This record gives sequence, C-alpha cells and structure tokens, in this order.
Amino acid sequence: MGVTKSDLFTKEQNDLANVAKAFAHPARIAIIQYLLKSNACINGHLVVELGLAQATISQHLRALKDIGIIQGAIEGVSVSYCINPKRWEEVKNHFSNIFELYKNPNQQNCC
Amino acid sequence: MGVTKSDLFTKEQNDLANVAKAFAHPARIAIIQYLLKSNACINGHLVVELGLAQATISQHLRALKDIGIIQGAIEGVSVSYCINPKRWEEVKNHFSNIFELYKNPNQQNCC
DNA sequence: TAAATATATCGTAATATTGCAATATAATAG
DNA sequence: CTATTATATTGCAATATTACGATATATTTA
Repeated sequence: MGVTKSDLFTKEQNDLANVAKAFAHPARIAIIQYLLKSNACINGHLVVELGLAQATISQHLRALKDIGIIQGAIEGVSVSYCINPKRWEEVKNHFSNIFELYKNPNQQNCC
Repeated sequence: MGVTKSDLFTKEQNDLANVAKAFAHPARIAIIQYLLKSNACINGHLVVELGLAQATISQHLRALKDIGIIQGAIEGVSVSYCINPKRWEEVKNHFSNIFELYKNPNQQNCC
C-alpha cells in the first residue's frame, strides 16, 4: 500500500529512520552545511544560496526543525536558524552507535 | 514538480543524501542491525523476523545493495547478505565528517 | 495606520516510496 | 527432466515527498 508499517519496529528503529529522513535530501544537507559553516542562517539567504523557492526552503527548514536538529529565533523581520547543540550530539550518537557496532574481524561465515 | 533538483547540489551533497535515504526506513535499519548482530542474513529469515512480505524484504535488500553497504553471495538455494566492510567504513566517514564539523563553542551570534 | 520586508502555510501537481500478490528466475534434490 | 525451495522482478494501489505560486502572518519603518 505505501504506508511504512512503523508498528512492526522498535521506537529506536523508527527514530533513527526519521532522523535519517531529515538528512535524505541534498537541500537539507546543504542547509546543514551552511549552518555549520556560518553558525546561523536565514531563509532568504538560503533562497539565494541554493536556488530553490522561498516556500521550498521554508519547508526544508521545518523538516529539520521538526526532528529538532535546528532551532530558530526571531531576529527583527527575519528568523535566524542554528544547530541545536543538544539534539545534534544526540543524533550524532545515534549514528555512532550503529556504525561502531560493526567490527571487521574476519571474513568467516560472510560473503 | 516533485522532483529533487539534484543539479543544484554538489556530488557530495547528493551522495550523502542518497546514503541517508538508505537508512531512512525502519525496516532497513532493522535489517542492518540484524546483519551487524548475526554477521549474515537471508531474505527468508528476515521475512519471519520483520513480518513483512518476501517481496518487500527483497526490495529493501536491493536498496541497501544499490548504495553498496551490503553485498550478497549465493549460498545454495538462498542468498547470504552481509556488510560490505569497505563501503561501511566509507559511509561511516561520510557521516562523521558532517557531525565532527560542529564544535559547540559559544552561543555568540546563535539563537 | 499603511507600506515594506521576511517567513510560514495552503493548495496543488508531479514524482517517489512502500507494500504485496503474482510471476519469473535460479539452484538443488529426487 | 520435474518438483521443491528461495530470491528477484513486475504491476499496481496507497501514501509520502518535493516544489512552487498564492496567500496569510508577523515585525519594523514611515
């Protein structure tokens, strides 16, 4: 049918999948990178930087905000976004945990 | 509309987004975890383990194989999948590079 | 208050993803 | 060769994502 059967999986599996989803678009990767570089970003700047429409950028910012890795503060007429340090660390650890699980020992019963 | 405008972004941004896409489904997270734990997995076992149809599991395995993080070897009538160590390391570093970029220095011009 | 500036949301079209039944393909056993 | 067993592919329906124009909302300036 087209609906992810979330109920078949653990909360952790669903969470990690959702976080990965936030990274699963080049525009959002670009936004994150811009943010890491400049320590702040504004919708309007990104429109120029990325070449996508204002509404589209806003949508991507919301996706990143929804999973908590960025946060925004009103700054005059515009909104300044930045990394949420706490959540960033959390997400980083989520991924680390998975990646560190693999120890390349020997090619025993492997292909 | 509705198509990701890949041409607006760098190869690196598109690559990372595609890798993230592979992680962006709880079933694929579960498959990866099962693989990390057992060092090998077989479509049929996963059907029982995850509770999804055989065709669906096969589809998810293909998605993981397409981005290279798993590989399969024919083993009698079935196919044994396992982590591709080289690619795994590569993908791990992709993510590390992004996550390590953020140094939580001070809340200066941030929100 | 009205105009200007900037972001968010709505509505909609195009495309992508998810899931599964049915079927095709491949390897082994008899 | 035929039946069995297991995986892959196809076709289709349901839902999700992406993108953008139009519009709503919010803040500042005149």
